[in-house]
Amino acid sequence: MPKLNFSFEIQQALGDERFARAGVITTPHGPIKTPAFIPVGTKATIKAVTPEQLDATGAQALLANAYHLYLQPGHNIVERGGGLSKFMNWPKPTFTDSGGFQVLSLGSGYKKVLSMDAATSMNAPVSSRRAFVDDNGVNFKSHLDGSIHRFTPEVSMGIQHALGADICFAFDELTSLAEPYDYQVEALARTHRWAIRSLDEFRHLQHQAPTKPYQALFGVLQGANFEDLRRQTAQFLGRMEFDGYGIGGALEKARLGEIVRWTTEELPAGKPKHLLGISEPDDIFEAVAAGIDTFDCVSPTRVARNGAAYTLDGRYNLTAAPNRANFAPLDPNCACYTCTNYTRAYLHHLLHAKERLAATLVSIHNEQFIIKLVADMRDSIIDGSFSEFREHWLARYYGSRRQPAV
RNA sequence: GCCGGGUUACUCAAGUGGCCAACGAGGGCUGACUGUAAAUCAGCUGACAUUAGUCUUCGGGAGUUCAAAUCUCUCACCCGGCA
Repeated sequence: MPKLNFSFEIQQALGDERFARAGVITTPHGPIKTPAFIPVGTKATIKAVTPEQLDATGAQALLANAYHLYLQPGHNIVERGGGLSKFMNWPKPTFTDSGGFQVLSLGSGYKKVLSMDAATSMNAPVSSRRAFVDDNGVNFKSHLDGSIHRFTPEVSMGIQHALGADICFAFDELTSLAEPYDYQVEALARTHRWAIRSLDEFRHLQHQAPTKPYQALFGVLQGANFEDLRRQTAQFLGRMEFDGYGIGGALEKARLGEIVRWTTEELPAGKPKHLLGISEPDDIFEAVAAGIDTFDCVSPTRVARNGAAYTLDGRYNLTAAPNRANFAPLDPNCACYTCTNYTRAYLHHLLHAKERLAATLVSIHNEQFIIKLVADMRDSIIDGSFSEFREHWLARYYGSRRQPAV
């Protein structure tokens, strides 16, 4: 199958081109200049933000979720609507996640994935679990109506093929950091078998539908915080004909850069690497330095809906009283629609009045803030100033607050 | 004028002798949020101290009692019904 409209080109790297590089991913729906932040629109919408508004933030692509769209409205509806991009009126590139994240989020019930540690995490009661893993796939209990559904690699590929995103992810098992090493080994072996099946099924589906635009498939790396597992899975999946790779999200924050680097050292340099579910500035700097090209995360919109905003001086809650009569923009340095037209006092008012426009305006700002941050990292890689940019940026952002993880 | 009901912290609203500084909700304050079961969640919300504790509160005043938001008397105001 010719990869008609999919390619990845590294334009500039700081040094070793496995790490800190600027490039371009080309997809049937257009290019993505990397490093890039990819906003998440789980259910084929960036919550509270129209595609036009999202476009104005500089977003180059978005990521939706196979699990959610399968349940509602059904991937067949999206397909009949012309595919994800047309269905939701977003003409630019799209990604879909495989549903692998739900193995953890609906299964073990862990609230925290990234920063969790074994001492503070608790197993959810078995009765509340909604996902159950076996070697062949996962049974999900729908969070909408409790009905039982089964995902296998083949099912996930079928859904993602129907959704028609430009970049899809292999079906994986995201494990909790609280699981012991033995379980991580077992789950990783399962993820490997699922990776083979995902790739086989995806290529099979593409041969069956030769007129469909080429869809890229990224393999997903797990392995928790274990160097041997991370390197092993990078070597294993790196030998396969995936178009790119996703680094799975169960990472200890303090060691994020180190863990990512284990994988990027082993993976083929010339393929794009996506870090799943990460968007805190310090984490993004770490990951870009370690060779990550794209990121997705719900944080900018979720945090916005809950009343917090990113600024160059740190993230803070807009609902806080000092904003009540502050008629300055949210971030005077920001060129987004919200910051050029609205004051903190107005946003504070909307949030306290529980007006939905608050979610829209703050989401627009937060998305643009993170998108621009990553775009600026790209520029700094190209002109060679990445390290200085990183140091100065983080010093200001975390200046009077907590120190970023090293 | 008579009879009945009512007056609790910013608001609504539980509580009818001790377990009440007083349930709950809202509001307020603060924080969290990383492949979205999230327009969600957590803590605080009389004062001072904040480990312990001390002090002042349940329309006003006066009583009964070891002990009152809770019982009695009285005053004020509100809502019904009858004149």
